[in-house]
Amino acid sequence: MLSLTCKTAIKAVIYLASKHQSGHKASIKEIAEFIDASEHTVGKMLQTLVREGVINSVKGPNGGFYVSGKQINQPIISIIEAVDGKEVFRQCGLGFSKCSSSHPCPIHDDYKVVRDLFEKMCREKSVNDLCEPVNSGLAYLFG
Amino acid sequence: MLSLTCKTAIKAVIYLASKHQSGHKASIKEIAEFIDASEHTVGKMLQTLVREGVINSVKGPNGGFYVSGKQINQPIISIIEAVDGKEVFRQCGLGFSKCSSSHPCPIHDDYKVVRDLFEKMCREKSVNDLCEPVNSGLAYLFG
DNA sequence: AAAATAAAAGTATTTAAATACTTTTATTTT
DNA sequence: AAAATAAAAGTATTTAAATACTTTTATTTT
Repeated sequence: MLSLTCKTAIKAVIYLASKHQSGHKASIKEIAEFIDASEHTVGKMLQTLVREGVINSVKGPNGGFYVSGKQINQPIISIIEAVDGKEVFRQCGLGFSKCSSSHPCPIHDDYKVVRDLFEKMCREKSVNDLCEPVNSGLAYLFG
Repeated sequence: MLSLTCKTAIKAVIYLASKHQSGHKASIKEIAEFIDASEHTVGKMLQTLVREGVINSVKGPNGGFYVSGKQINQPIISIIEAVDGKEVFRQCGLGFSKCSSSHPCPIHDDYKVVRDLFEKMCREKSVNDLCEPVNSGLAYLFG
């Protein structure tokens, strides 16, 4: 459902959230290394997130990326919408470009339940919700 | 979650199921046209399905593809496993190559619910279950 | 037996996502 | 002011999935 870039974005933002308390700004290289992703992908993707207001950045020496107190409480759906767009949660399970209740694919009703459950989770989980288990060693950002 | 080839496979098998009663064998071209997909993709994919025993084929004049009475009652998960493999239902929501309850990603538990719901649907819905609404004009194979 | 038809198999190309690389711009440090 | 650092932006290449093309094999019809 989510592109690889989007999954990388979620991990990166959670990483930044884990540094929020310390006030530390993380570089592209540092983030990429920690989440085991390509620097180039991470760099390009972080720019998109900054542009969409999901995270912040500072150029120059001691520059880097960080999240504000408000941003740490945003739901992860804002990351998803910034990278993959809003249509992620309206995609047809069988690849139709137009699938609706008036012209449905054969699994439309069943798939809608799955998709809506996923969307609900993405709306309800904040960056901080996912960051806490990482900070306490119960979840990881690589594997 | 499913590759485009896999979604095409599901539509193609449902199409063949819709022809089951008439005993009609469908050609690659006919199937591709009806589900609005590339002949080449459909041709290659149908071979895989035949090889995996999901559908049957006959070469030569009056040849084509068809499903047996037994195959029409198989769950669509057999199509999915033939094309995308069994690991479709074990993929990590954040792209980890190894994500488990002992080394989970931050959304592991929540995503597992979504993934398991999707798998459950794929195990319970048979080809025939999805074919019936298509035959009665309540669902479509293109759009 | 030969011709026609159509799947099966093999090989090649395109496409879009992911990744790579270079230059510009902004900021801090000296 | 100059140098160093690092993000921002622009451009290019690679990769894997999807699609395209050709040849072989199997089957039916004549």
